[in-house]
Amino acid sequence: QAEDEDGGIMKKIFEFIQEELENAFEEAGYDRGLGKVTLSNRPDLCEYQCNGAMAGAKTYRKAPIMIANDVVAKLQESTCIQEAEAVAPGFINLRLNREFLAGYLNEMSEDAHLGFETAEQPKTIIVDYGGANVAKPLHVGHLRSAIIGESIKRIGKFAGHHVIGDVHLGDWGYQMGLVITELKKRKPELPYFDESFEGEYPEEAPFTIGELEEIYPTASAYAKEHEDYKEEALQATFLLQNGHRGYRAVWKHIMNVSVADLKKNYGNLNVDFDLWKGEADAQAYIPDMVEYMKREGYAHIDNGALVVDVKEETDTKEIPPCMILKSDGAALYDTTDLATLIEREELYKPDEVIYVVDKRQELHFVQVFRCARKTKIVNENTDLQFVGFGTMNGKDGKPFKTRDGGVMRLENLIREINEEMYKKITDNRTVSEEEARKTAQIVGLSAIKYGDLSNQASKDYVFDVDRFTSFEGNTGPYILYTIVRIKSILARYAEMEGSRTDAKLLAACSDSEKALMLEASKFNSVIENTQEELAPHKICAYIYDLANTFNRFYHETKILAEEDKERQASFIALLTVTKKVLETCIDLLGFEAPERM
RNA sequence: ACACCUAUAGCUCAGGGGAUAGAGCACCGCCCUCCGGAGGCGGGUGCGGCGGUUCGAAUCCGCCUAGGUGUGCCA
Repeated sequence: QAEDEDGGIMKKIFEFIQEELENAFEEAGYDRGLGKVTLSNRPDLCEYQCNGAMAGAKTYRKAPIMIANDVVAKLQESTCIQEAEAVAPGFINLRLNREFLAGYLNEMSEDAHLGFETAEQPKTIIVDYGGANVAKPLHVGHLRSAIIGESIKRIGKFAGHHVIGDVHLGDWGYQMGLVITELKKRKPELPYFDESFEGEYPEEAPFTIGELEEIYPTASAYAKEHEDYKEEALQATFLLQNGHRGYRAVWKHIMNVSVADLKKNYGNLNVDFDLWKGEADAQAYIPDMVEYMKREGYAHIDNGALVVDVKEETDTKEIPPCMILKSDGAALYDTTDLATLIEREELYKPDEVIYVVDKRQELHFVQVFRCARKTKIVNENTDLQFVGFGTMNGKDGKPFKTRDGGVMRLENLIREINEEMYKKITDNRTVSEEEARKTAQIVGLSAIKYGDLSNQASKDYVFDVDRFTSFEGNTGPYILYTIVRIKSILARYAEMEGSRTDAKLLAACSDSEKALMLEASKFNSVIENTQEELAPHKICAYIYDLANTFNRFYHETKILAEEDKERQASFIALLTVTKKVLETCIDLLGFEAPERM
């Protein structure tokens, strides 16, 4: 019933209703376009609603209520609508047929994507996480891009696309020159700094990650005070970029040591990348690109720098040109991002590139996108998306810092959250040390990720450890708790009745049961909406509602004590599909539920 | 100076043309203590200001106020 003739494709539940409404409008002599159905904003009155009668009043020169009455009259024999009511001034209030709803849920349960229709023509999508810097520890500033990017990646994959996540490291700039210079100052005897050295460089890195993380800030601070040191670092950067053999070898060491550490840290966040590319990879494409831009007349010299104009008539402000080369001939981040697009075009031919970066970089990406299109580096069908995120603030509303005002390292933040979770878990029940630690890690991650993702990405948000780790309210742990509770009931049922997979939802149901069915049935439309808008917070809002609806149902329904076995099986089927929806959703957000907590 | 973003309950956030603007936290009361009470039910307060468009505006438009961010040789 819920299947198209092509088979397997499930319509969204509101589409069934909308189709009936459109037909009813048409049969009653009105434009079928008026039959648009939306979720009810008055759940006490109805489940879905249609406001088309009011919208059409002017066109038909008729009171909206009369139109609504005409339409309702045509809805009497409907398979999916149980009750349609015209209400002043012209709302059409709709309630779903229980049999239809139960049938829909049954089909949904059997579908691998829970009724979500995957893309007919999968796209190749690159997600660019906008560059953690090599040689610097990950700090809270990298958290959002990792979390949001990972979720967007998973959503894209779920939707059937070919998604490639690229960490896109900042591995080619001045910070490398600084590290090299500082290292040379400390250990001048190393062969990398011996210009006459021609042998094999050691395989072992001349520093540990701990040392590396200390070297960079030290060098950076020192360079600010000492002009000659800074000059040396700039020179080292230049030499590195121009193939200095010893510096290249040091660079490789920096990369290896850093990347290993980054992988570990990102791994702790359940974040992984398909590509560990960086700015360095794009360098090879720069000379040809520059040549091309000059040859085709896109670029011109302005104040000594090579630039491409990207102004447009409709601009309300001056958009500076995209700078390709500085007046000293060096490349900039505009250059690198453009060259990276060329590289991607060559290697992956993406249909879409999504940049998940701090919203303060928006202007830069406007310039890059315009320049890329103007110079035809990407074709006009390539979708370049900027997902800018806001700042993570502390409780004081200012950018998140440690107690002494320093930058909070990601590791420490995670440790702090896990510690907090561990306390809560061990306070509440006796579990083994090992299990408590493991659970704390799983639940802690949900606290961090949900705390971030439940806010609109583009806005700043307040990171509040106490609130995020709470088991009450709109939090990750609360969602996990609900899932764990369902798992527990299902496990007990399996013990009692044996596991049965043929359980079906019945049409006869209580109000809270119907409410839960209704909520679960929205899954596909929520995911579609989330994917279109690249807005994971919509999934959070949805599962929070779903968890609440479940808890209401749970509270007034004795599941394991139910004597009518068919009815009990129906409960179990409903719990099973609810669990599946919740688990699928948190997977799309990038975390998972433990068995117990 | 210019441009962009933001402004919703005491606090943290949803809602982006429709009915009575929702959650959570905090505060108060009640229920249950049964499949996990880390629950359920109820209670008070709010769309920064002024205009406009519309049958209807928290939502769209204009102006104002406040905060944040950005504005070619850092990334």
